[in-house]
Amino acid sequence: MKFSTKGTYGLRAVVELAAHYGEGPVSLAAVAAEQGISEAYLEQLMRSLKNAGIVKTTRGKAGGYLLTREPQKISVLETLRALEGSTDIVDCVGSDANICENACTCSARPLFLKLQSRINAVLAETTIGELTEDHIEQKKRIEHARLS
Amino acid sequence: MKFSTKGTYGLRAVVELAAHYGEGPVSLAAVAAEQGISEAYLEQLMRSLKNAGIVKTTRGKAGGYLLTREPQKISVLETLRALEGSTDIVDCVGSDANICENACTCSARPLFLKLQSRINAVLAETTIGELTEDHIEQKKRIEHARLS
DNA sequence: TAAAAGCCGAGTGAAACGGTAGGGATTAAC
DNA sequence: GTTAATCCCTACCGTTTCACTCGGCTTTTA
Repeated sequence: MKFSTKGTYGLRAVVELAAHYGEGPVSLAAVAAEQGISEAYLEQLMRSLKNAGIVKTTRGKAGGYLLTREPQKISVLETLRALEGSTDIVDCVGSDANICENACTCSARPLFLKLQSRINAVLAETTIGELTEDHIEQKKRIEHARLS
Repeated sequence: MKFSTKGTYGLRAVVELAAHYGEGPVSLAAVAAEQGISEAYLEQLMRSLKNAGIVKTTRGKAGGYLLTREPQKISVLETLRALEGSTDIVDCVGSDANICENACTCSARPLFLKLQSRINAVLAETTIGELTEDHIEQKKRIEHARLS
């Protein structure tokens, strides 16, 4: 029941792009350095995000990655889905509907269905924009504390 | 972000024991057969449950497994923790407090904390007793439908 | 035309998953 | 008091996933 580093790294990378939204492309190297992630690994995650239509790229010198939309219009749910493939806690719940033959007698299924819907609700209602605001706030506070 | 079979199998096994609560010990073979799980594998899960104080055993002929408490007094949270080790979605949340050095600047942490508390709330408030009631209801309905 | 960027597929060591195998200890029934 | 049913325990094993790395390719701008 853990998120993999794909999810957490990828999410942080997207927030990093959001923090620079409107300032032109940000290079992979810059994101990797800022977030402390290996470039080669992050590149794979960016590929997933690009395929999912969350980020876009410009190539060549001074190229890099950009969000395709405003941060407020990108949900955490779609971001995690792009990165982890699915956010379903078990195969037998969710829209992909890979129902096992025991589904109708499985004693745990009602629990998982309830749990899944709660999780999805939080993930769907939270946007990259919100995470970014919190993040910027936090950085300011730390900076302020350091100076005084 | 998946539950492993440890969690789902184990949960189903506990519900099976709950369905026979008060009727004396149920053998491993019986639980395994009823739930369609390999005996040798289920045994491992039972050991985890025993170590966690959720089930107890009697050995020898006519021995087997029993719940240590009424099903209504066993939460799904403690059951899953016993089986999966932890229900934390990332290492940096939860009581085990394995905080990474970037915790205070991590842009995803507020999200994960919120998500974790929602998940724990559902798992803690749901008891094995409730799952068992649902399960027995369901079995009755199916039996009824089959006869008519 | 060269340097800086992204694009892409393949490989890799370690760990976890999902079991299996086989022997040992305990106890109730006969 | 032997036997058979039951739990107890350790070790192993094939497969998959994780978390990366590597090396070469293409595109673009200065």
